[in-house]
Amino acid sequence: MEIFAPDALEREKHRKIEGLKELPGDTDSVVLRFAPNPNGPLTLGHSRGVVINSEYAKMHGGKVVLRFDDTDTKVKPPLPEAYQWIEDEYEWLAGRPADVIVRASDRMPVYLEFARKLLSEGHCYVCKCSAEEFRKYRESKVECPCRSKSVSENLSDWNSMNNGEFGEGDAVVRVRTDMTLPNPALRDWPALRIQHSPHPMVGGRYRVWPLLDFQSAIEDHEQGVTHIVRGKDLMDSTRKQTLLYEHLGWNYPETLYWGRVKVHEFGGFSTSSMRSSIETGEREGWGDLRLPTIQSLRRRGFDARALREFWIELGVTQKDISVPMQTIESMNSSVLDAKTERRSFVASPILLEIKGINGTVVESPRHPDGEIEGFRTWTLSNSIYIQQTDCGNVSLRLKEFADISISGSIGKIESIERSDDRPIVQWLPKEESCEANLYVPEGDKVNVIDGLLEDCDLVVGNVYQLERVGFAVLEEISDTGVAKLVWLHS
RNA sequence: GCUCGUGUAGUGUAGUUCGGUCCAUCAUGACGGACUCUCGAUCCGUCGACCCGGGUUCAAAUCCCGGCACGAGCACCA
Repeated sequence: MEIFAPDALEREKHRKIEGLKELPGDTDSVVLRFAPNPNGPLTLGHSRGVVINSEYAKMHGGKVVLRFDDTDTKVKPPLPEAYQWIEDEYEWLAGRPADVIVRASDRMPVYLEFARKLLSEGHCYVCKCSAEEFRKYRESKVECPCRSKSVSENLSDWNSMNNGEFGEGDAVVRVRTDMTLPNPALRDWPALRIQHSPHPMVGGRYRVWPLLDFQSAIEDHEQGVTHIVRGKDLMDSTRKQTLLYEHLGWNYPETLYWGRVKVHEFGGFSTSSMRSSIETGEREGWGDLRLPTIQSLRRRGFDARALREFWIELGVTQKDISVPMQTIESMNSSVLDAKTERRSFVASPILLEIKGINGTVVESPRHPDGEIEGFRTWTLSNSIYIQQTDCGNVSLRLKEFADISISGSIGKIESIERSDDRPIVQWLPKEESCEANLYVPEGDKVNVIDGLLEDCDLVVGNVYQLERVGFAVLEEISDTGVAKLVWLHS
C-alpha cells in the first residue's frame, strides 16, 4: 500500500508548522483585545500584543478590540496625544485598523454601576482599612472588620466615596472572595479606589476609579471577548477576575500567556522610565533613535512585516526570553533587500584628481539583482571622492567603473575592465553628490558620520542600502541641500 | 514566607496532550566554501541542545518521584 514516500509520512512530526498555533476553545466568532495604557506611545514590547492579537483575529476571522486602559489618573496618567498615536501605530503594525476602539475613561458609568450592583448584592464591600492594615489581615488570613458591614452601610460608604466625602486612600471597594485562600493575591482583592486628581480626558467628573482587574474584567465581558492573550505576570489577574465572574454568573474567556521578553540592546520596555528620560532631556522625544518605541523603529526604517514575522516566530510561549536585536534586523533585511535601491555613501571623503575622465558616463544598477529595474547615471568631471578608510590601498577598483592606482591625491586609470582582485570600493563624482550626515544610535549616544551621498533621484522617507555600509533612511534634505540619513542596520 | 509559572544547540523555536516513526525540527548565529563589480543578496557544507538525579518500561525530550535554576504575583500601577 505505502509505495509512495513512506519517508514523508515519517517526517511529519519533524516538520515545524508555520505560524501561530490554533486558539483553544470555541473559535467560531473570536473576539480578542489589545489593552494598552495610553501613558505613552507603543513600544517594541507592545508590538507583540498587537501582532499576536491581530494575527489570531485574521487566522480565525475574528475581531480585535483596542481598549485604552486609562483608569489611573495619578501613578501612570494618560498622555492625551498617545491615544491617536496608539491607534495609528496599531494600524501600522497590524496592517489594518482595530475593529473596535474603546476608552475605559468613557465607560466609567458602566463600571460604577456594576460596582454598586455588586455592593448591593453583597459580593463587594467598602473597606476603610489602610493598605498596611489590610496587608496584615491578608497575610494572617484574618477577615478585616469592614467585611461584616451591612449592605446599606456599604452603599452609604460607597456614596461617600463618590461624593468626595472620603479622601484619597480613605476607602477602597473589595471583592469578597475568601481570606483563607492559599494564594494571598486572591484574598478580597481591591476593585476600585479613590483618586481626586483630574483625568486628562474626562476631567474631575469621577472620584472613584476602577483598578485594572475590575475594569478589565467588566469590559472584556461587555465587549464579548472570547480569548485573552496576556503576559504570564497577569496569571493572578485571571484568577482574581474568574472569582468576580463567578459572582456575576459569567464565563471567563479562554486565556493564553506569554513570558517576559527582553531585547539585549534595550533591556525591558518601561514606558514610565522612557517618559522620565524624555522629561530630563536625556532623550529627545518618543522618536529618539535610542528608544525602543514603535515611533523610533518606524523612523529608522523597520518594516511592519518584519516585526510581524518576528513575533509570530516567537509564538505564544511562557518562557522568559532575551533576544538580540539582530534577529529582528535579519528579518527586516530579508523584507527590505529586494525593494531597496542602492546608493553610494562616502564617509569622510577624500578628493582624488583623475585626468582624462571628464565627460565619461558611468551607469550603476539601482538594484544589483535586477529586483528594481534601471540605472543610476553619472557624468564625470576629473574630481572624485573615495572613503578615507579606503585610501590605504594603492590599487582600487572604483565600483562599476575602473581599476585605478593612487599616489597622493592623484588617481590614475589602469584599466576599465576588471583586471585583478584588488578591493572594490564605492565612490562618488563631485558633481553627483550632496553633503550628508548619517545618524547612528549607539548605546547612550547618537554618532553623526559626515560624508557624501549620491544625489540621484533621492526621495525623502525612502530606505536605501548604502553600498558597503548598510541600510539607512533618508529623513530629510535641508534647504541648503544637506541630507540627513538615519541608520537602520547592516 | 505564601502562590503561580518555565527549563530542548550561542539565541529563539518544533516535538511533550495519546512514550517508539526523534542518533530530536526550523530559523538565526558562528565557521568554511561557491557565486557576485557592495562588507548586500543568493547557493552549498560544517558546528551545536532535551536542567540534574532516580524510577516505570522492551522503549522516555515525552510518564512518575525528588532536587536545582530562573522568572512572576501577593500595589489604593497597568
